[in-house]
Amino acid sequence: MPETTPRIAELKDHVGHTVTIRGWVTHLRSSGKVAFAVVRDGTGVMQAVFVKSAVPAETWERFKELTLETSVFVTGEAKAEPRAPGGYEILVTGLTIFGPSPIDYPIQPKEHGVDFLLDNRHFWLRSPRQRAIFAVRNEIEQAIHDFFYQRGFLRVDTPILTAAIGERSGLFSTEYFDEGNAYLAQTGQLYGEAAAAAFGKIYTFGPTFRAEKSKTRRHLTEFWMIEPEVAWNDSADNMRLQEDFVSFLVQRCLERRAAELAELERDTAPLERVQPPFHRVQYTDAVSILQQKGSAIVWGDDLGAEDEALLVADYDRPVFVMNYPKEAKAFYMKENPEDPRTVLCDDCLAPEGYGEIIGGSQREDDYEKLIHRIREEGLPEAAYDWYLDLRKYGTFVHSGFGLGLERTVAWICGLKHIRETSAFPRMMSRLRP
RNA sequence: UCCCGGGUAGCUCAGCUGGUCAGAGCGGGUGACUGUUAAUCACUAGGUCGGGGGUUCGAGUCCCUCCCCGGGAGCCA
Repeated sequence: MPETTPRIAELKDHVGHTVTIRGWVTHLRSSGKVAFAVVRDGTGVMQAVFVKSAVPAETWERFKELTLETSVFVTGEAKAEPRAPGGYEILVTGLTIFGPSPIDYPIQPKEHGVDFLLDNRHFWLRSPRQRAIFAVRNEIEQAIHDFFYQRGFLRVDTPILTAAIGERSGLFSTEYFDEGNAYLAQTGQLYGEAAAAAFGKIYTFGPTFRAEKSKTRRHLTEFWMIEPEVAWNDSADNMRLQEDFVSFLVQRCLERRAAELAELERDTAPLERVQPPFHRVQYTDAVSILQQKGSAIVWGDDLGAEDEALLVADYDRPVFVMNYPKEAKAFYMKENPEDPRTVLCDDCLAPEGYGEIIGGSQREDDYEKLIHRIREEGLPEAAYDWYLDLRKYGTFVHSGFGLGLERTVAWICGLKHIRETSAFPRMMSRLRP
């Protein structure tokens, strides 16, 4: 029988055969004449069993050199064993230490504080919980591409270095040759609109940056956003696309990542209910509802975090809040013909207190109204010349939205804080590792 | 930026109205143990109590100040 080097998840196909597993030691136990090392390789864990009377003296001695996170090659016969973590173990005949790990490896199999874990994020990623989160994140990313590919969208990658354009909130800037300052993109949307006029249905998927001094469980300074933009979709079409999209992502995780959601102890019942149609509430009605519930909100205010929670509490699936006052929203949103105080937009609020995961709108397609809004906001008109051209040369009805990837991952995984959804999260006071 | 909470051993924390209050568990070291599951048991090493200043006979403990972290608000995805 030839020796093989399966990954741990494949061990079930090698029972009774001699294999070599390559991985990292996560747990060590010994009791005189039998010793155990649990080994992880990213696909799972398995137990290496050392029996003093059955291994060469040299191998028995080498076991004592093992420490947490030593990288090893362990060779022996694979067998199914219900007592073993992962369900399989190897009766060791050979042990090679590839990379020793000093005894002060910081992460122990016990509770740690968040600050300490984030300082050691490069090691924290090795834990089973983190692996589960990133498997779900990966599933969502793949599902995003599948969803849009199936519907004939083109993915367009928009620039990260931009001149000042986009949202109002904080910008990261850097010197850019003789062109003055460049800013890290806060959104790809405006470029997405140009692409939609060229290709019809497009989406962007990339990192975005916000220099907001936010210290909450829902904010990162660097996050990934999915932004579809569709020619000839009005605001109602836009919301239908959103509910189909969000439901697709959730159902896909339920189908293919049940094991990881179980590892995360996620109650999947609320996720099962995420099916179209989502509830729709006009902003103006939402204000009345909230006032009846005792909120101090007045017409014109944006919904606060408490207001969002109050509103969502009545529903068992995501909620659209539609058509906000113009002043509360960005300049590019289309004026609502039925109530010009408002714009044709929607926020999609996730259930269970996860808050806004999508902001979407129909875009202003009238040249005069758009330039009026740009002036009203005091934005640098010259920077928007090409954007205005989209209305000047063959303007078109179009709409789109932005879905925050990390917020979506946090919601689907049931995480308390968004920081765990990013391998190396960037926050106000965290730039390393 | 504002409002709360916190900073004591490598890690997680306990230390009451100021007076053996320098403590525990885990981790480390040494030893025991032939099926462990964050193994167990015995012994053991390990600390400018976030920094600075003040009150006091005496300060982890009270006061001032600065720094750092967490939670929330605002802003947003």
